[in-house]
Amino acid sequence: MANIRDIAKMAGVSVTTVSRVINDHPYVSEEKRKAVIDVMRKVDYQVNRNAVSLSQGKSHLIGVVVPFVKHPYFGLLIEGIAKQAVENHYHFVLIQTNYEKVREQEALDMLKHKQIDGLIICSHIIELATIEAYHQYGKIVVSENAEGNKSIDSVFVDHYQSFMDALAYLKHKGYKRIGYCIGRESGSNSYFRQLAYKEFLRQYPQKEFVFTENYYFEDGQKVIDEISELTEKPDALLVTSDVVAAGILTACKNAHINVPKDMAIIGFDNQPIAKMMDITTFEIPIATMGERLFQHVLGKAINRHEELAVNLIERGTV
Amino acid sequence: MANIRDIAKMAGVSVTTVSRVINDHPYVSEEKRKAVIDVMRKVDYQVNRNAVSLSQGKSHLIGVVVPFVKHPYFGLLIEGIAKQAVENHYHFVLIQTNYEKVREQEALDMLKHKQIDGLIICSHIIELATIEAYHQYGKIVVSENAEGNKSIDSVFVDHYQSFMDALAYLKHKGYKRIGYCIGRESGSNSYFRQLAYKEFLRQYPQKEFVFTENYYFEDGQKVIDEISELTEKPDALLVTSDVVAAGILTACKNAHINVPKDMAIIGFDNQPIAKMMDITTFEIPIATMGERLFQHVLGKAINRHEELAVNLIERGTV
DNA sequence: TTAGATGGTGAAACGCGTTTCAGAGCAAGA
DNA sequence: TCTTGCTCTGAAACGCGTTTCACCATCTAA
Repeated sequence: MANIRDIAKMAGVSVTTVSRVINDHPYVSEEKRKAVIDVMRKVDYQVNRNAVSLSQGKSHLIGVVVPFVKHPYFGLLIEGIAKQAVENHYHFVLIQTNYEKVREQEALDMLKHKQIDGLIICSHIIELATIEAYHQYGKIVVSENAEGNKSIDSVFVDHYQSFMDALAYLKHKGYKRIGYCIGRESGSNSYFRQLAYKEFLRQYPQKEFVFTENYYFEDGQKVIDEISELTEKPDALLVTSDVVAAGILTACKNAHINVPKDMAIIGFDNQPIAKMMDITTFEIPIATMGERLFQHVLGKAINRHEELAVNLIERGTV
Repeated sequence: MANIRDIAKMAGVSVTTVSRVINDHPYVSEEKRKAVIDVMRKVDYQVNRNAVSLSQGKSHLIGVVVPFVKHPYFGLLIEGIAKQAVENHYHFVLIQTNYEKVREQEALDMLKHKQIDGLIICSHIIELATIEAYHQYGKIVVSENAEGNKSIDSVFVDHYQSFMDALAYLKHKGYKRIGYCIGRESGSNSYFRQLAYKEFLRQYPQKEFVFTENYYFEDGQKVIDEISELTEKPDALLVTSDVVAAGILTACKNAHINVPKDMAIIGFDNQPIAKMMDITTFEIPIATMGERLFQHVLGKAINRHEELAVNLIERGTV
C-alpha cells in the first residue's frame, strides 16, 4: 500500500507538495497538482488516518457515554449527537456503561490516551469531581446541571422546576395523592426531582409515593402491580419517561383503572408514543440536547452551561 | 506531556525496555522494570494510542453501521455488540446511516483509511457486491444471509423459513386472510419475507395485504387506520417487529377490534414488550446475534456464515 | 531602484510507540 | 572445553502524514 512518500517520488515532487494537494492547500501549481492527483488515482492512494491522528494530535473522534442504548431517551439523544457528528465531519465511539464504574473509567482513559478528542457523558455514577480532573485531556460535556463548574460544560433542563410545575398542575386539577416513577434513584437529575417532590410534600402534606427502577414500557405493569398492593393508593403519577407512562396507561386499561379519573398520568420527554396514546407530557427537547452536547464538545458553544426549555403538552391523561 | 523516550531517559534505560514494561513483555529484569514503573508513575505517563495504532497498523476500533439507533431491534443488537466489545477490549464507532448511501460509504472509507479494523453492517442500501470489494481493507460482517459469499462473513436467521412457519401456523389456526407489516420494502431480510409470502399466496390464494414503513409503536395506529379503510380486511397479521405489534394491539383495543378473534397478531423478536402484552411472537436471538457479529469481525468464528435458530412463543394474540 | 509582498517548493524535524536484530552474559548439555 | 540456548538490553528502523522554515521567483507599491 502506497504512502505519501511513494506518491511524491512517483509524481516527482516533495512530500510536502503531496500533503498540500491532499489537504487542498493553496500554493501548488496546477501542473504539479494534476501530476499528484494522477498518481494518487492510479495507485488508489488512501491516507492513513492513524498517521494523521498522531501527527495532528487529534483523532476526530468523540466518546459518548450512555448507560444503555436501547432506552428511547438515550436513543434520541444519540440521534441528535449523530446528526451533529455528521455535520461536523466527526465520528463517535459509543460507550455503553450499564452504570458500571469500570466502563466510565475506560471512557475517561480513552480521553487521556488521546484516542478521543472529547467526551459527552449522558449519565454517570463516577462523581463529577473525579470526572472534572480529566478536562485537562480534552473537552468534557455532561447532560445535567453543572452550572458554576469551570472546567466542564453542560447542557440540561431544569428538572427541579419542571417537576414543580407538573406537581402544581396536578394539584390545580384537584389530585390529592401524587406520586412519581423514576429510573434510578441516584444521579443529578433524579436528585433535583426528588428535591422538588420533597418540597411539594412540605407545602402540601400527603403520603409519599415513589416508584424506582422504571425504565421501559414493560415496567409500567410493575408499577401498577405495586400500587394494587397498597391500601392507600396514589391518584396521580409523574412518570419520568413517556414509554413507562405508556406502559402504566396500558396496565391501567387492563386493570380497568380509569385514566384520568382514578389515576392521572404525566409523562416526560414527549416521545412519539405519548402522542399516539394521548398522554399528557412535559416535552424535553432530547434530540436538540444531543445536538447541543455535540456542539459544546467541539467548543462551538458560547456559554459553558446551557439550559433548554421544557413545556407542558396537555393531552388526555390528566 | 512525557513520551516513551522521556521515560527511557529518566529511568536510565532504552525505549525498548520501556515498551516492554508497558506491554508486560518478559525479559526485563526486576530492577529495571521497577525503575521504569516508578518514573511512569511519577510523571503520570500515558500511552498515546494514536501512536500505537499507527505503529501496529490497527486501531482496536470496529465500525458498526445501523440505520437508526433508537429502534429497539438495533438497540438490542448494539447491546450484544457492546458486550463482546468489552470482553475483547475493543471499542466501536457507531455510524447511523438513516439509510443514506453517503453514510454507508463513509463507514467503508473509514475501513479503507485504517480508522477502524473491521466493520459490522446491520442493514444497508449499498449493494453487497460493492461492499464486498472493501474486504481487502478489513473484515466485514453483515447480519443477513450472505451464504456462499467468500469474502465477507454473515450472521443471520432464516427469515424465509420463519415467515413460512408463521404463515402455516396462522393457516392451521383457521385464519383466512393473512397480511404482514414490515419496515422497509427493500433489503435482504425483507426480500426473503416477501418471497415466503408470495409462495404462501401461491399455495393458498387470497387477497394480498402488505403494510410497509412500520418501525415504531406509534406506527401500529397507522396500520389499523389503513385497514379500517379497506372493504376486505385481513384477519391476521404477521408483524416483523414486536413494538409495532404492540402498537397494533393497542390500536385494536382502542378500536374495539377483538384480538385474536377478529384479528390475530404475530410479532417478531420477542422483545420484553411482547411478553408484557402477551403477544405471540417468533423469538429472534437479537442480542446473541450482536455478540456473534462481533466475534466474526474479530475473526473468532469458525465458519464464515452462521445461522441462528428462531422459535415460536405462543401467547394470547393468536 | 528598492523594499516588501505573494506564489511556489522542498528538506528536515516532529508526533510516538513497536519491532527487528545484533550482541552480551551466563548456565546447561555434549 | 565447546556448543546450545536462554535471559536481558538497546540502537535503529519503521509506520506515515503534517508542519516549520528557508529559499527562490515574481510582482507591486513607494
